[in-house]
Amino acid sequence: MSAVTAVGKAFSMLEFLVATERSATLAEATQMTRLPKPTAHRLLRALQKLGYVSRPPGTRSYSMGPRLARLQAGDAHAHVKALARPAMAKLHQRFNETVNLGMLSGREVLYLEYQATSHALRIVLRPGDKDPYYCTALGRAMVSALPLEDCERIIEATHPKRQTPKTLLAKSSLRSLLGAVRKNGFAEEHGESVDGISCLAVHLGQWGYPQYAISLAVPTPRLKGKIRMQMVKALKILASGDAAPSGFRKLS
Amino acid sequence: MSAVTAVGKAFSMLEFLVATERSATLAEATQMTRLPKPTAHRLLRALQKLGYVSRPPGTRSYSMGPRLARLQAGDAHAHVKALARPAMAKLHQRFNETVNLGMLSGREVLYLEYQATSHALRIVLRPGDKDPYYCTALGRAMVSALPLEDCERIIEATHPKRQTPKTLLAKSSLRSLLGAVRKNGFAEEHGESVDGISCLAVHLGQWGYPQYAISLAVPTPRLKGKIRMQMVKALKILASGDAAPSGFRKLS
DNA sequence: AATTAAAATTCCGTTTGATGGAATCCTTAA
DNA sequence: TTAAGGATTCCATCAAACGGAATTTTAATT
Repeated sequence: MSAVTAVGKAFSMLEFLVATERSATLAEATQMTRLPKPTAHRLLRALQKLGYVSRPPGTRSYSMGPRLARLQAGDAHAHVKALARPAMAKLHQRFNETVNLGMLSGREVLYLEYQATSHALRIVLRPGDKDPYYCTALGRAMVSALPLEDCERIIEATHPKRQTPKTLLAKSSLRSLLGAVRKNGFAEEHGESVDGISCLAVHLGQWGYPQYAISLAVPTPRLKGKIRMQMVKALKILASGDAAPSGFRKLS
Repeated sequence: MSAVTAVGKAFSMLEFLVATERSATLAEATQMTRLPKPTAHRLLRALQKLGYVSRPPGTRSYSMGPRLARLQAGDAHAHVKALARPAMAKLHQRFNETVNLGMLSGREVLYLEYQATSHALRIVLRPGDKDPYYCTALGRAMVSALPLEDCERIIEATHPKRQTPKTLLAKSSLRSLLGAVRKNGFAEEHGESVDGISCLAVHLGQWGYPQYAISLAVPTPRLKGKIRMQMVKALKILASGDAAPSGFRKLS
């Protein structure tokens, strides 16, 4: 087996720094990455020399470095992200729930970006994570947007695994479920992917990007009363492209 | 000296993959990174296991992996980039010259993003690269946007180094030069940073981001006749925020 | 189907870089 | 001044990275 453990540690360190707003001290980094102090220190200095971390002048802390920009240059989804960001922000502001942008990658949902609720109880799916399509609202929204024959082919090739007690396992229910999604114009899922979390999602086919979708992820207890229908409505408006264009805002 | 060489190699590999459109074969990666074949191979597999590179199904090639998104999530400048991108694209289309977005980081210009001309003769500054402020149009545009006392403090602390035969070295000329930039509303520079390259730049203070600037980088021979004034005018319009808003476009 | 050349992958003995506990050195606060 | 809590350096140990060479796989050609 290949090892390259230093590389893995370096990336953990980098991801920790990126996830941390502003900068972190060596002690924090040591604690969060669970690396021994000298190891963390050596790693940070090495990354600094490479330009991937920098040290805000004056402080003795570490933060992400400018060279990370080089890794961002090739982001294939930058366009969609930029496009979706204002709409996601709107949803986020209105409901204060976690908003996810995902795409269909093979038969999996790939999470691209999120805006998290400020509630203490929340779900955080990190960009780069993946989930099966069949137990997520995002996945269902995107698969249902595919041409019927593709959709059917995917269903046939699916062998659902139980993720939570509620995960649907029968192909027949999956098939009818996707039909309903197509008819209703939105997808939903209640605790099938993560216990206690419900999701509502719409794909962005109207924007020209059927393989992308946006979802609201809500702890099931908070999704009661009229809220659900309000969310569905907001998502459908968003997907239709009728949301007020929010290009250049007044900036000063 | 700390070593951590494997980490450096891993990043070279990753940067190569990111810079390459689509995917690359092991042979290409080996050649471009100048690593021995087994080393490159081991590295790619390790990065794959970590999720930073992926292998397009069917092919036997490598490309950037989904986990890179995690490193992009914390991009502090994403907002400005997204904002500037349409304006940059416009400039790029009109003049077919390289357009740069940069920010002031201490006393240096940090390049964030670029759109390259299609001409064979071009200058490419990679995101993450840095240059001193005093010999670049970007730097001069941004420094001149600072409050006068800050500006003067920076000038005093500057000890210009000769980058090309044309680099200005006297503080007095630098001071009057920045004054002119402030008066004219744009900065320029001819072969002082890279021999044979001229730049025109404006800061984005009107957009609410005075520490960011956009420049056109043109091989000096191509900057003749009326072109220069047309470019200056286009940049000033852009900076004023009067450029036609280009928010949500029709997306089919 | 057989042949072969090119490319990818694995092998494995060598060596180097990574490791982390302990000691030392700064900083900051009292 | 002193103390306390980080940050940094040391260094003996050892595992991990190294890369030339051998092997296997793939794809093209006859």
